[in-house]
Amino acid sequence: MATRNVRVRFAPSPTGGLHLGGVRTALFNYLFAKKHGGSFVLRIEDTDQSRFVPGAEQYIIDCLNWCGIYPDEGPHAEGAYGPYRQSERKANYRKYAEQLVEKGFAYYAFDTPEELEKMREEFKSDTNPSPQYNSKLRMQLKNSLSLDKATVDQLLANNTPHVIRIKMPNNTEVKLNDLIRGEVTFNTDQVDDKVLLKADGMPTYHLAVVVDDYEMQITHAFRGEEWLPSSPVHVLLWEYLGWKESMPAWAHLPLILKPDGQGKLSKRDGDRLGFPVFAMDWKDPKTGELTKGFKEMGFMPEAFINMLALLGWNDGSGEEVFDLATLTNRFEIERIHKGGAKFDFEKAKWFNQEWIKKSNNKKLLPYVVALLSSANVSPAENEVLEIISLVKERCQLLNDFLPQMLYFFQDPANIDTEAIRAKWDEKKSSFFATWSVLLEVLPEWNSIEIENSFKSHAAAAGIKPGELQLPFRVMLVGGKFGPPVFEIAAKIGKATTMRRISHVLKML
RNA sequence: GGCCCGUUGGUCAAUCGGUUAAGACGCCUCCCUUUCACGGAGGAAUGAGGGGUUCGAUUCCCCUACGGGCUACCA
Repeated sequence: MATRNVRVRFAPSPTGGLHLGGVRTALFNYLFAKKHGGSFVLRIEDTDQSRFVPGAEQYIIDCLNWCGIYPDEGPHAEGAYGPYRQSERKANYRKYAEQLVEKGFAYYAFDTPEELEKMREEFKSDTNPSPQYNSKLRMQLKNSLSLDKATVDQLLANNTPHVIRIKMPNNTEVKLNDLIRGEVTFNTDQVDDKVLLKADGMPTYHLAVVVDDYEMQITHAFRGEEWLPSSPVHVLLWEYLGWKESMPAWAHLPLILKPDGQGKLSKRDGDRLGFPVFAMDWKDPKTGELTKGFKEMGFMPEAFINMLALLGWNDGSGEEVFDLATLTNRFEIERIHKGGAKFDFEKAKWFNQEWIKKSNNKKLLPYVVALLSSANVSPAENEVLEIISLVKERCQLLNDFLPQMLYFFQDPANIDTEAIRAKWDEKKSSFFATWSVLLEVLPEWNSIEIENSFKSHAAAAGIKPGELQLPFRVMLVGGKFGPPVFEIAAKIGKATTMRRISHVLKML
């Protein structure tokens, strides 16, 4: 086989948001292409006009870019490579479909949707609940194989609506060599005469992938496992069109499954179980429905793709935290799993936490600044950087930075007084009241001085310092969380510390 | 129903005929810390079932069971 530059494509259908399975397919395509110095191009499957959603194509590109994946551009009209939009290539597909009819590999079918419906009803039985338009039935239906030539010519001349269907051969084995699964064999009797060209002149996926992959010079085609059953149609098409030698290598990726029940992960599962299934927020312009994204929930793109790549693939080393470059380096298509993987949101969050810990404060800064400004706080950069190091290991999602940081800049709006009330007494109350006075005259305001003062005063009052630390914390941050209290006090300053103490003292 | 794909702990999974069957997430215990985390040390938990092949099967083959996908003028 002649060596060709590796070229893979991602073929999303712009009928809605991009869910996990889609992004992972894109990612695997991309990793493979880059590993082999090839290109990654886009092909947009937008021939189903009824389901097309405006804006979805751009959304898909935005998601990929967020993940750090940038599709390669290429000449379009010359037939080199993408991005291709099926809707723009209508005439092209018809040409090939007609060619197949001429060669006897396809035929015109004039059956109306109603007639097909009737046929299915008629032939339905217990042993065959869904009759197919296939070699057994096609001679009983209305097509250019069953009708005489004059009738067919007449129907065509009258512009009778028709489709072009592939003529599946009789009882023939079609073999497919899958990079992940090995050889898979199908018998043509089991697959129906798929529609290649619809009545509106648009191709179906089956014709479009083959034609586009050929013209885009695709060398490797990776797609979801749900395509496996129709792959014999594609293999046959490559052969019938005379392009057998150019057929890409196939790999059918395992599905991403629901965490709980069964079946593949769907948009609904996210709503139901409280996690995102799209990369970014997606608002359907038709319905106005909003689907939450990983980005908006506070995931770092690095963590997102890391988590996705490790769902159904691993390099065998036991290591799990990889950046895009390392992923590219270590990626091997043969190490992709055969079985579907259940999505685990807890593990996804763990990846994000690892990435937050791994990232330096500078990298985190823009995220945190954006978060703070959404709360109308815009402190100096170096101040934010200092606080980031104080709280970053307490954040699992980027959005966690807000509650972890806000009390450094604002008095807490909610004070969890319940947390201290049970063990609260007059002695403690007077401790804070008198300590306040001492704080006022503390010569130096740093965490060590504050802590020393706190402890010696506690000793003088006859209370264990430990019993006073939680109340102090709640006074400063509003709840039972955050970095060491004395560091917080040092950071927020004397006046703020004293103000918060007296405020909470009044509440108790 | 038919066809195809799959099946190692609750989840992600390593192993490519011989191991005390890794590791990670989650869970539990302890240490650190009188907050929440991070970190550290432990723990419970796995080869769907049945037949072969073999000196030896998680690993190879067959059957069964179970799970999934497809079965549209959707992709």
